[in-house]
Amino acid sequence: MTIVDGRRLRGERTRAAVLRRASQLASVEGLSGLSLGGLAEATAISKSGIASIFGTKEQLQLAVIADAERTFIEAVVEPARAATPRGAGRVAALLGRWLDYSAERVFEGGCFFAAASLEYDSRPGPVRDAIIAARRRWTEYVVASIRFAIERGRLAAETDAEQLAFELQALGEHANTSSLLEDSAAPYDRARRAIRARLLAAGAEASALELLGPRAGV
Amino acid sequence: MTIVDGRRLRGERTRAAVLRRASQLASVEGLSGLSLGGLAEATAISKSGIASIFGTKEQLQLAVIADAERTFIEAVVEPARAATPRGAGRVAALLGRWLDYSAERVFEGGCFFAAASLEYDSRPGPVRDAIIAARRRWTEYVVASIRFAIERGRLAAETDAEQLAFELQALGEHANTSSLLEDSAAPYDRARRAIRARLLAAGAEASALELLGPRAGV
DNA sequence: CCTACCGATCGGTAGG
DNA sequence: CCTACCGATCGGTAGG
Repeated sequence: MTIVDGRRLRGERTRAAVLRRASQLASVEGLSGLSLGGLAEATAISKSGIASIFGTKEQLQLAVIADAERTFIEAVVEPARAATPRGAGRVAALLGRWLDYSAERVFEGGCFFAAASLEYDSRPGPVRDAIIAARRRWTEYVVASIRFAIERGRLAAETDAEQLAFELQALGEHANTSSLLEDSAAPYDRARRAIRARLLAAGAEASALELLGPRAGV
Repeated sequence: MTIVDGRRLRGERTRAAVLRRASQLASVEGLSGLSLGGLAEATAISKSGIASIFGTKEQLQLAVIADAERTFIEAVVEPARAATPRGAGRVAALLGRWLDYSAERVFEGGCFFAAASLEYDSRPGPVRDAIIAARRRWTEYVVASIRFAIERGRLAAETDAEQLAFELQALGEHANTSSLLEDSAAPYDRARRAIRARLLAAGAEASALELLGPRAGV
């Protein structure tokens, strides 16, 4: 039943282009700051054109979250997977890529999910639920990577995988916030240094930490 | 030239009451989500009444930020100062009070400044500047407390005070986010455990960590 | 995808 | 502090 014609193809391309602009806009102005009119102006499509593609504003927000997750996976998860086999090195690569994703401003306003999380943490509804689900997928992936490294003896057997993931993610997200507010790359060095120390304390070998990124001076 | 009459007094009480509601609303709906009309409804004061008290929306936002900082200092800094003299114990008390301030939902939507920081990190202007300034005052206070502990030999001489403050604050803020999104108090236990380990690694004595709060199980 | 339009709400002001 | 009002923008729909 697949319809393959010009209209359908054009429609999907338009939708993808609008979503790309929308996720960038949302990372700066917030997901609730998105407006059909504002997005129309940013894409040179009429406001009702936007509405006809996505339906309601909430459906637009949900589409933007799904699109942002695709962008995140492409920028962080896939490169880390491609760069190194599972183990302590994969954990380091995931965090290293996360820091680069934030530092490179893949989203103009910094990590999309950090912003969206704080924006919707107290506003119940489908938007909050979608943000939570995306966060959990990322956290679970990091936890699973840590667990695998423990099983293979690349991290100490007594390591609490969820605790370690919590601490590593805390450092990354705080680097994101501090960098944006202080307009500085120094927080990424701080985060890298702390993550390195934490993984070494958890029994990782120094050679496994290469993909975390450059060691800060001192 | 101080005018002390009924009008002035009533005006200040009204202003204080409106700000209290406004900072609560802003912690949930965001600082940009504040509206003169919405705040009017929440306070049973007319919209133009709100406008006459604060002038513009931006001036309202700046007043809310200043009020939120007063609330923060009252909830976190003053109790920590009152509870323990300067030193490693003060550092532990500051972080312990910060976690309690977040966990107790002093602001309905969790830490006001965590939310406001991510909301305005990419939107230049006076609001962003005010948030940055408030954050810096807090960070500088924590850094100064750490430095004092180092000078008095309560933390290791080689401790990097700014690095340590960065790591401790990262853990607190991540606990705030995780708790709000997962609707759980468990992240505060994780943060406390990590902060305790980090301060011990920096040379703090276990007895100085009492005011950090209860040790998590295990 | 468009034009044209809806009622509601936005920030803000006049005038008291 | 109020009522009354302004133009602009909001999300959304009718009809094509």
